[in-house]
Amino acid sequence: MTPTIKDVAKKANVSIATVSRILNNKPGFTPETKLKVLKVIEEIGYQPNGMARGLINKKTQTIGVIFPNVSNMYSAEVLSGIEDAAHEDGSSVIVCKTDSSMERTMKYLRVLAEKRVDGIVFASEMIKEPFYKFMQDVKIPVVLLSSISYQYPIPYVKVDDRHAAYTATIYLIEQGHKKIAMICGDRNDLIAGIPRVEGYKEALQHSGISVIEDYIINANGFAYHNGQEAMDEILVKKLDVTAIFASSDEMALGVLTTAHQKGIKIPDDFSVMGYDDLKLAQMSIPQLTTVAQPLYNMGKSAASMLFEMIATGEQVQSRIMPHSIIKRDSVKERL
Amino acid sequence: MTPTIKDVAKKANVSIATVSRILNNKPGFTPETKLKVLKVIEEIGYQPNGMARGLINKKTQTIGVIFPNVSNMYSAEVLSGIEDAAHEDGSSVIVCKTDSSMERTMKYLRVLAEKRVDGIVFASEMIKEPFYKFMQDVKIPVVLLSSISYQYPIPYVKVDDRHAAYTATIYLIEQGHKKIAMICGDRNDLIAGIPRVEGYKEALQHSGISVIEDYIINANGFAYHNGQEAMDEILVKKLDVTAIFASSDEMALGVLTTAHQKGIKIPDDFSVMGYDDLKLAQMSIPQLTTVAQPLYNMGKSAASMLFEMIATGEQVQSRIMPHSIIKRDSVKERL
DNA sequence: TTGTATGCGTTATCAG
DNA sequence: CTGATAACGCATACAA
Repeated sequence: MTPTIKDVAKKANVSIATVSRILNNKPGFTPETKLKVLKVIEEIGYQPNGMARGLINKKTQTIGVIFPNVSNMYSAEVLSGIEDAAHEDGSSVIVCKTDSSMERTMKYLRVLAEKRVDGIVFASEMIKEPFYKFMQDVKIPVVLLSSISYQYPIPYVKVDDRHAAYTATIYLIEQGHKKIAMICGDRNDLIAGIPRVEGYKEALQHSGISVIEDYIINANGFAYHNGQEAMDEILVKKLDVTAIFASSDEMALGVLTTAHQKGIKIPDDFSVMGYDDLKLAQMSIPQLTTVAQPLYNMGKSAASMLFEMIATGEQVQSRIMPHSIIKRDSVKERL
Repeated sequence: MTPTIKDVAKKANVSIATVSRILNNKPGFTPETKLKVLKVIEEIGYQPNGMARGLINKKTQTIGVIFPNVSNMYSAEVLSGIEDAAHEDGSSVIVCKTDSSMERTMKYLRVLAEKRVDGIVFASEMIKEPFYKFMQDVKIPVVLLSSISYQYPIPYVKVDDRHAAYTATIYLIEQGHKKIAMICGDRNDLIAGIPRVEGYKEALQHSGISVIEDYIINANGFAYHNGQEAMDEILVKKLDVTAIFASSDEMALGVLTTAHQKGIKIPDDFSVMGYDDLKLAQMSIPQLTTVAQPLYNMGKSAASMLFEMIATGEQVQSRIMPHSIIKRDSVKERL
């Protein structure tokens, strides 16, 4: 069917060894034979077989990336960075979407192991014991993205969520706000949930503002509708706040929409602040003031770190990526 | 290193053939030996080697998907569908982002060929001759997604852009609009550009409204800022229109924002209509009336078609996916 | 510089 | 039911 190295060898009147050398630029052939072989390759349209190659080299030039979800801008942006890094490294990336299901995650881990990927980027999800155990077992290098493990020594790349939330809250306070609600995406989320709430609380305390637990709204996720619901709650509870800090841009947009529907003006009646700085943060009306995560770079870094681990066989250092406040129009100074 | 089938065989006191049979459920072993072998597999944590397998089976259980871009909601949604279909089929998907570069596309095609993917989903981009020639050469099944080739017989899945644009325009007309501007993403785009403009024109003509070329704004892409710029143009040119049909939701959002900045009310001063029905179409203020493409299903269909081609070895029939008008709040009836 | 032979980890074809 | 053994396509140590 598809021509093999043998076909090339035969047609070029050389041995497969020679062809192989030429293909891999290993010393041991004259320019003439090279030319001759290359010509044959061109003629018969030979494509090396990656599997056969990988079988020997024990390298697939492929990494896997595991996401809970791929149909949101967050993952899309991160994936873009990963893809670019992989491209630079001459590798491909297999995307796996788990829907946050343990079974599906384990299944993918197994698949990636069978496919002998060189490494795995594990994104936006806590690493459970069976996952770690398995990856440990099959000895596949892993780096965590927007996640962290307190129990296992896995390198990660993420922003300091606590500090980012702290900064955001301080910004709000600097703008004159004292009564600030926080919409936390998931109270049980050890990464994107709790630390952000802590940062928020800390900022208040450091500013001499007492924390009011009622001001902390627990949404059940980070999505748009969660933001809408949270805003509803703020409204029915008639929370006496002047600013709302949502721990995702999507939720912040939900707040914007619900506010608008109720005839509430942002930022006049409430200031609102998001988290992530997705592209849609600039597309909203008003444009969203938010704390930015360098999503693309986080993806790129994670992949680069992975490639370094693969190349050196050693652990790499985790990276805390810089966050920053993007000032736009959804926060108004309160005098 | 990682245990092989040999290790299993040795430790279980059977031949590798037997292990292989058990692994693949081929007849020829007793329940006892099966139990014994399975136990050993469990113990030593054996994982079959996909490459060795693929080398023989000539199947990788992997498909490639080629996108010009992965960091937008459009691709993200489509990818999600592809991933689900692949998962159902027991396959993995390698994502390739081309940045619309011919070189990068060709490079990826070569990579996918080397990796011996079972098939390729080629998305959102015209298929150039060298691409087709190459894929023809290496005999990899392909299906086009949101694209179509007039020169080559490649199955595709897409909506009928012309008809969708027609429907959208008719809807606007039904709402009483007679002066309708169209923002076309790219006048040279044979797929998402020209057909949509044609559909728009046709709708006008069928309704006895004459086409005014000035009303057709040529943006240089389908992105948010292109929409902003187009709206600027509409404004400076003082186009006498009551409705604006943008050929992407992102662009529509751009016109929303620009309008808002200039103090123009949507839908009171202008009605605006989008295209795609991305998630963000519901997140805007006002929520966007738009013509929906079933993105997720398109991805899923494309992948399913691909798997069918792979399984049967035959061509499959192209699929025109249904579009629909999603009525929300950015279009107002004009009496 | 070049060719031969072995092995990578499987599956499949034979015998037994 | 089970076990050698030959492929699969390639890289590489070893010879020539």
